[in-house]
Amino acid sequence: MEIELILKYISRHIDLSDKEKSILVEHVKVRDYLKGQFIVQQGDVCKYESYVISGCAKTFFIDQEGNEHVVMFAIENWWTADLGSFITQQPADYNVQCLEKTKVAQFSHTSLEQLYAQIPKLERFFRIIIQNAFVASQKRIVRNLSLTAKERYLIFREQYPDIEQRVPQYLIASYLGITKQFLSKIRAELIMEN
Amino acid sequence: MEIELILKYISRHIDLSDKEKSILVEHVKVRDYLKGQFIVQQGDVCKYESYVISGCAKTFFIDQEGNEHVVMFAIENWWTADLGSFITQQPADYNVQCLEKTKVAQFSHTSLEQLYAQIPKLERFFRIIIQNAFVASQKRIVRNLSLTAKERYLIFREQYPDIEQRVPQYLIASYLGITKQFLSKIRAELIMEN
DNA sequence: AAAGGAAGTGAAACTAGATTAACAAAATCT
DNA sequence: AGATTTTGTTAATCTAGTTTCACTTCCTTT
Repeated sequence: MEIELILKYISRHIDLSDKEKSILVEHVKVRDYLKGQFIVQQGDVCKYESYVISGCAKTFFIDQEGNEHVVMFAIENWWTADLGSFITQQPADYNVQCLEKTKVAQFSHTSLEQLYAQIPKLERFFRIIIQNAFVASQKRIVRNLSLTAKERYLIFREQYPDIEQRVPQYLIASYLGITKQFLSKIRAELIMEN
Repeated sequence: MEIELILKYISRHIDLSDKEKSILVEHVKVRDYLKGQFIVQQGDVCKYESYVISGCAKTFFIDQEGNEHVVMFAIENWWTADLGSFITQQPADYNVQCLEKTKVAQFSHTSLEQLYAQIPKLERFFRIIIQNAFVASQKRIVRNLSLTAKERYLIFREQYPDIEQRVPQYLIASYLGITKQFLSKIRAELIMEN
């Protein structure tokens, strides 16, 4: 069933015995969300790290002026949470909202600490996952500082073609740090250019 | 001596036995750099994760147009490396250059893998360190997307007052993603305002 | 102390991207 | 199928931040 997926995914990075797999499974909750539902809400403590089995979600926040900013998307095989809130168990800065019917596998904070104690290899697993996320995050900062909106859009399209198909344009604009009008202009230019 | 510092720092997050401490010490190299020297050079493989014992370094890269972009600073008790390069052992995208005479404790890639094998708790340590770095990186993205240059400068000043003192303004401007002229203008405005 | 480079300031002209507003096209609902 | 809401487009005006260039101040180094 669905749980197999996450075990397989974890096994890409570390080896798990059958015993360990069953311990893990005991601590995971699979949960379904409808389109529009929130996995995390700004102000609440982020209770889970969620692994997306199917569907799609956006992480965003609302700034002082009431504008929405998309921080990241998550699709199949990605993790999503307000990690800062999850780690510290303080109120979340971000919202995570489903853009489609979405199925996730969730680890609570206490479950995860117990899992770390029982399966120390999981520390390695999450270290690797987060290391990669950090490197990607740094690259994004660099791109935001050194590239134009058009260049960033082209890279996004190339890097996440699947996300581009599934997500409305104005959310992609927000992720890129531009307005939907400007993205629309960029797209019109790109069509002209060839 | 200096090595004590890093052991103390690690002990803030995990408990190390004397045995483990001595294993660790065997794998660390302390190295001194002069002002201007490079810890990592764009194009080379990043051989070490470096923990700054004293001094200060900048991580930066040169874009297509030849402009320098500061990605981050590192002072006492910070880690520095091109983590992407270090993990994959592929050529580095970034340079790490000392802004002062700088003393670091370095872990090579193979040393670190051996340490992970011998002291599994270190996986936990680095997971926590990188988790925090990732959260900070995400926050920086969010600030870059939602705040003006002036707001970002004020936050930077508050968050890293020590760095602001030690580092030339034009590097801070670069870190903030603006020109030195514009930072100068912001500073003039701030002085006017009170 | 003089000289030369590195860092910081100021001002004018410019541009990437924002804002506003009006409209068009899809998607969703009844 | 028609109505309503959600997305996407176009265009005019505006602004935060850039660019260029000239000038100043501050470090170094001799």
